[in-house]
Amino acid sequence: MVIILAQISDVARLAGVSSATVSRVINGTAKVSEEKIKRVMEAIDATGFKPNEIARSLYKKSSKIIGYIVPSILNVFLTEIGRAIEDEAFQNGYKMILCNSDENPKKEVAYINMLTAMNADGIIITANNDNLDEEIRSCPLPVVALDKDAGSRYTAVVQSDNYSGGRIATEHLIECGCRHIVLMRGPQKYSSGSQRFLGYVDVCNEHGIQPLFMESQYRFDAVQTSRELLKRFPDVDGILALSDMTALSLYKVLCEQGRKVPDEIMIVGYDGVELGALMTPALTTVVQPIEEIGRLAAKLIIEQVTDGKISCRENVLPVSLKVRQTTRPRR
Amino acid sequence: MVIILAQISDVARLAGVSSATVSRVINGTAKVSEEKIKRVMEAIDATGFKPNEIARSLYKKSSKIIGYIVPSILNVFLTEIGRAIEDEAFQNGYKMILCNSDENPKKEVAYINMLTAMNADGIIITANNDNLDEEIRSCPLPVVALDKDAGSRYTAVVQSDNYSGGRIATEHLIECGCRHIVLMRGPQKYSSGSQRFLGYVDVCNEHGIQPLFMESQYRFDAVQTSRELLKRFPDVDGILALSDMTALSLYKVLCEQGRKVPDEIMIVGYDGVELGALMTPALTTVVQPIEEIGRLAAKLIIEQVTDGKISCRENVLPVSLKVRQTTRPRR
DNA sequence: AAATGATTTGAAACCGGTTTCAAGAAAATG
DNA sequence: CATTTTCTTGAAACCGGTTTCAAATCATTT
Repeated sequence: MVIILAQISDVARLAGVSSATVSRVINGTAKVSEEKIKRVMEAIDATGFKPNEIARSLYKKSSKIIGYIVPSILNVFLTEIGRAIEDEAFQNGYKMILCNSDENPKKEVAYINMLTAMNADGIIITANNDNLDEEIRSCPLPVVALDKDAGSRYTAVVQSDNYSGGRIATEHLIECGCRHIVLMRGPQKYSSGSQRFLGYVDVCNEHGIQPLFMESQYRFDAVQTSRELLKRFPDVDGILALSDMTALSLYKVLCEQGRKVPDEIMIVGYDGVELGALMTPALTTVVQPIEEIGRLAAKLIIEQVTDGKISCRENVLPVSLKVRQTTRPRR
Repeated sequence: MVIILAQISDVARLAGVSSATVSRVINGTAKVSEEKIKRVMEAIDATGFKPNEIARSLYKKSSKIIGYIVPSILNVFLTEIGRAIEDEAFQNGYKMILCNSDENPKKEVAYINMLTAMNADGIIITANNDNLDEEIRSCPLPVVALDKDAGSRYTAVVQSDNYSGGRIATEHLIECGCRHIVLMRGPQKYSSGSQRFLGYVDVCNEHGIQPLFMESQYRFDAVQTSRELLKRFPDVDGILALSDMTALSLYKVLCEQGRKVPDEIMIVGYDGVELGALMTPALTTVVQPIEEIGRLAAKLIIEQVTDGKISCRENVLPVSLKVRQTTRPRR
């Protein structure tokens, strides 16, 4: 059975008015007599008419949709931000659609084009590759980048204070008594890892400690990287993982190898994802203001659409340290 | 700076042809002379023209988009399915957009309407509330439900064998020597928990064991529910959690209370999410064929769109047990 | 009662593509 | 060379709404 949707002309015919009048009733864009309003309303009920958003947005050039493009929907940090975006969007009469680019530049471009073509009102993106510049420059929609340094190609940028994050995590490990601290760069090349790295290096130098680090390229080779880390740095007594997921895998490996956390080795994660509190032992981590990041990104898009300008192009939000059970002052 | 996109008429003017010809070149819908093809291609390059999908789909009534509506994008099981859907969709020239209904019926309806209105080609939904029947019945798109029993309102249904899942998990716990097994229903009301419950109950009865269970309504009260569980069933020696996330929280509580896993209490999770392998100890769990579920759901939509019919309306995929470290035969 | 001003209304244009249809050009046939 | 057939092409209609604009209706003033 094929269901045929009622159109505005059906409603108009049934109510004995023109489709212009029906449109005016639906949108409240002009005065219509009481009597006709009633007849139109009845006709809408009778036909179950729902305006075709495609047709509508073709003229209006707005679909009340914000697109959020992420390299992976499996990344909980990013989906938690997504939830915040969605919330803020919905409160303002917008919808959010989440697009998974799968770390694939082609898909990224496909989704940017799709959103442009469907008259979305804006795009929030955690871009992982920089070859996207051209696409973004030629994109007529406002584009807000997360976790990126400001570039002229974006309408605005929202990120948290990655340098401070690197610093406070390292300071904490040192205060706890660690002297051989290794930075484990997470799999996320899209995060502003270099700033965190800088924070880490600076603090190490201030304390006369040798900065050490490892890099893991892909999401689930964190386990392998962790093993290598232990081999390469057998004296390690503190590890700063640049994502909570990395920290989780790392912890697994430490357990396997019989290293005690936090007694022998301490771990600090990064992101402040819900998962960190749920894991055992609960993860000490640098928490990013996830809710604020998402809401602000959405607000910036909405601002740009409604006011035609943006209050602040570069937004850096503060991070904080949540001490839980993977670190503890050493006596 | 406002970027104005080139339109088909701009390309046509530049190439000295009609817009009909440009359209034919882009879509390959009719023969055009070599020379004009060349001129049109050059004009497209010069203007950077990209067809407006909105205008296009207004006529075509297809946007090559599959919508996937989930109650929460924080649920990794659902996002893992999403990744599979996306993959299958993309291979067939479709895109997937993920919508977060936030367990909110209003948002669910809003997204169904949005997808309908944007001429999406189909919807895959893990509906959590049944009041949606009317919306789905009146939806002209194919709608595939995940984790739902077949209902006439859906074009098709894809789920895994929940009854068997309940059975094999319970059988495994019994084989390991458990006699006081508690079923902990996960927070997901959208999962076909009742079938799993039935499998659990049947196996218990077959072995002369008293079926026991607890229910936790919301996502993050699993910790609280777990505490209550231990209070209410102090003799418990095996727990079947109906999601891997629940199992994670549960494990945390067991640790807090000094209960040894798997020596004193064993845990079996459900879903087979990547996280389960990463946690410490690695989680024994009933794995659903996540990849297949997602791909099949996408295939069904595409089938319906291209062939106008569907090969199989009710699809039940097999589950399997992955034994890891939270269970172990008791001597 | 006529003239003026304020409201309500529908016809038509518009958004930006795709497709139909019929005309014009080129090729094939008698 | 005339006629038929085939191919290429652009004008116009179409998708389903919104908005403009001018006509029609109504109320108000002289």
